[in-house]
Amino acid sequence: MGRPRTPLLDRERITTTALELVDEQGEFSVPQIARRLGAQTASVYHHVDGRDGIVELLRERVCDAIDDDAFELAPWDAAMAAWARSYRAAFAAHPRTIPLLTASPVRAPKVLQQYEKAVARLLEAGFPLPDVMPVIIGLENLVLGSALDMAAPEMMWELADETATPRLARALGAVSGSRADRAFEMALAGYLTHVRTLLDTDRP
Amino acid sequence: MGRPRTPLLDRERITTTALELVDEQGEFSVPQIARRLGAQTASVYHHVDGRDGIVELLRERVCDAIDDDAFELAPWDAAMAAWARSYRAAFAAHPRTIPLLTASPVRAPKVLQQYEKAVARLLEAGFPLPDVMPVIIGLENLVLGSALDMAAPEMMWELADETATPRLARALGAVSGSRADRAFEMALAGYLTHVRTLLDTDRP
DNA sequence: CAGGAAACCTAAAGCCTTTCGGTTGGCGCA
DNA sequence: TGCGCCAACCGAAAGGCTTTAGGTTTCCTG
Repeated sequence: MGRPRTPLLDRERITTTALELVDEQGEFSVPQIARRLGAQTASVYHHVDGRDGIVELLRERVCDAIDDDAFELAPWDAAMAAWARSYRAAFAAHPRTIPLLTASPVRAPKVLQQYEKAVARLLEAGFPLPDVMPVIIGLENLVLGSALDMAAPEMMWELADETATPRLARALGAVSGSRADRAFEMALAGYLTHVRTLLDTDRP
Repeated sequence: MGRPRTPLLDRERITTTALELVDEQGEFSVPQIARRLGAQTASVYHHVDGRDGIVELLRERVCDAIDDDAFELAPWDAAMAAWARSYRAAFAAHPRTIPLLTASPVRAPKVLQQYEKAVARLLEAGFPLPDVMPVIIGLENLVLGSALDMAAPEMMWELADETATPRLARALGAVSGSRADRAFEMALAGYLTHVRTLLDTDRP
């Protein structure tokens, strides 16, 4: 015991292991992380601000995959669409983190920075200040709702009893390609079209 | 000790107490429920299939508030809008249940029945079979995404450091009324408009 | 080379979930 | 009436989780 020659733990490895666990089982615990890294439970607390701190690290890790260069695109609606797709893809890669991350508030500076950029882009496009947040939140709703749907796609729709819901069973069978992708693209197109008209009526 | 003259526990009271706890603190535990009902922890397990069983009871309780008479409305898009609003309102009444319920798949027959009705309504309206599920799923994405946003509305956006995100802070301050409601109505309107045009191009 | 910080450990408190085997009250049935 | 059984509750305990406190070893700095 005592300090080892080469460190066993750091925030990076702890985050990676927690993400692995969540991907596998939908949850994680500090002792599980310690076991996988060959350390004792208490040692983990030396690197991390408690269990909630690990959740925050997970949020940062997942959100790092969001490409915020999308905001540079023109016009504004292409920028928002690209951001939404990238946002959705980042969560689609680790869908089981979603229930975890939605249970606690967002403090990650990188995520807040992205909203800051989105606000700037919409103001620049001419949206009135009071409309900006609803537009962004509506888009975020789409993204997270869709990501949530991807979190448990098979189980979510596993019909125990097809005879009780025959039309639902047929409709599910008739979808070509990814249900989730088609639904998302449809909703995204509809939303942006609507938001576009909203802008046009504000500044004709 | 022994069997009491009048029962202390039943599924109804356990569900109600669990819902109270989730509304208050965002989570519940079996010992907490037992304490509030004046019983011992072990006694609760006599009525309920473990902690997960209580979560399933919560799902049923919350989903009972969804009004599926909405599907009787005409035209079809009014029906879908009414359903979506009712669906969302049911979760808005107990937003803190959402992280709990999204962590496990939907098996509740009542919910599946509603999807069956939605499929029937859209087929009747003339949608081609392969389009039906994407339309419904897109709507569901909106509802759940919005409900998710309501789960931690204030805390979700508590900015530790306003100077780092000045525009975001201003935009948040400028919203009148409920951010979540406005975003949802905006997205719903946009979505249904888009879906409507999709139907028109299919059967002109 | 001395001292402190960094990284790990053991131990323990206090919570949680779940199960097992008791104990008692009410009810049906002879 | 009395017998037996089931329903509802209790006590105890196993095992996991989160978190903190204090000890031990290694490394780096001055």
